[in-house]
Amino acid sequence: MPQQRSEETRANILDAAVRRFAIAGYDAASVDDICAEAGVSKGAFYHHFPTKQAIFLALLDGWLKTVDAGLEALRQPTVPETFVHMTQLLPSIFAVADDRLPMFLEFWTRASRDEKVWAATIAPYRHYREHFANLIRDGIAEGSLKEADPESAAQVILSLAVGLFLQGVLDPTSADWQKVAEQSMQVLMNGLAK
Amino acid sequence: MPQQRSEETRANILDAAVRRFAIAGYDAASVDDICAEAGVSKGAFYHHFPTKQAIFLALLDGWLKTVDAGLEALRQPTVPETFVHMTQLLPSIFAVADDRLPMFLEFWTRASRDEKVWAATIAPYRHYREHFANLIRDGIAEGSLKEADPESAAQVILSLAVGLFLQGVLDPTSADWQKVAEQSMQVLMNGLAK
DNA sequence: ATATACATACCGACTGGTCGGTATGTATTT
DNA sequence: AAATACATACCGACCAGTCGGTATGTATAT
Repeated sequence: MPQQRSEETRANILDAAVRRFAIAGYDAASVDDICAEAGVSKGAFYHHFPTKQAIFLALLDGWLKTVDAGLEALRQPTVPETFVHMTQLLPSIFAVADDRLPMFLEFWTRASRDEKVWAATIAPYRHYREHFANLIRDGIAEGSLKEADPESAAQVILSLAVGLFLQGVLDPTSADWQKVAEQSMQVLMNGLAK
Repeated sequence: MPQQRSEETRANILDAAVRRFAIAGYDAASVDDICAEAGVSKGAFYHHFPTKQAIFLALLDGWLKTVDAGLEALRQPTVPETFVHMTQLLPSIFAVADDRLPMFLEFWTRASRDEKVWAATIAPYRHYREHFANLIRDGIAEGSLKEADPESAAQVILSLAVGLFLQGVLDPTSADWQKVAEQSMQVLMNGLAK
């Protein structure tokens, strides 16, 4: 039976951590900062999380699950339509995440150096790739896509998604990213369609 | 009349900085570390570079110029061929850069938070986009590509490139990236071709 | 040629401050 | 009363940048 106050505190710390990490970055966001932002003492922080890294991983985990859930619920009549429709997730992702987007750069950066973070980042990522590959297999089966290596094709789509995302984060004003994403996907589907 | 020893020292420091930044990241790589790796005193470091950030920017600058130079020298008979050929830059980039790849993640991460780094990162990046857009305009003119918005198409290609690069950095063993890059570009060109 | 004067390159101890984490105490809940 | 939740005070490590001083080169004057 978890106590209510405790859960609130924990949630406050997580929220504060997201904000601080997004603004200052992982290293520059000190535990003291996060505590101050959460209106909580250091003791509370270390009561809920064993290390600073732990809270980082907790955030990463939570977000990947969100994305995963979003991807399931948008099947369209045909596979190409499903992929194009997928791009409409983008603005909602941007809207919800907004200024916390730089966190994902942070995730990736740390993933390249930290085994634990790497595992937590890459595993679900490969999972997305499988998800895409399966969709493509369906598309070939239903006759809307031409014969092609599903794994490679999935890789292409994932690369495009990652690239769009990264650019959107770094240079949000230089294009209408929703539009670019939709067009990109259409070009890709054009290249893959029968 | 610059002294020779001085230039060697400066180069040593730059080399050491690349290595340390790549392995440990910008924040974790201390100036002392870099000096130790370069076999040089802290005094020497601050004789050559005013701040830690300055050396970071110097590295960024140097690398962007390298990429720029590489992109110019690979025109092929037709524009689609040029783009596909371009993917062959990838293994050479990977080979040369090797373990210093995480540095670019570092660049991007810091770009999202640091005005100076942002400017230094984004400006050449937009320049690449223009370069691609011009190529596409040529392709439309020569009749190998269908009528399409060159800016958007360039954006798509850039996104794909960025996405491939990022994945290659994070998960180098999970695919043959040279192959994936080439196939990706072919699918794209397929979607854009007349 | 060689001594003097100056400039550049470099050294390493030191400083003021920050940070992650801990130890120990108090309040709140059960 | 016992466990859980939180607060405060503190520790040792570390870090970017400074500074007084030295070594090595170069230009000029004799």
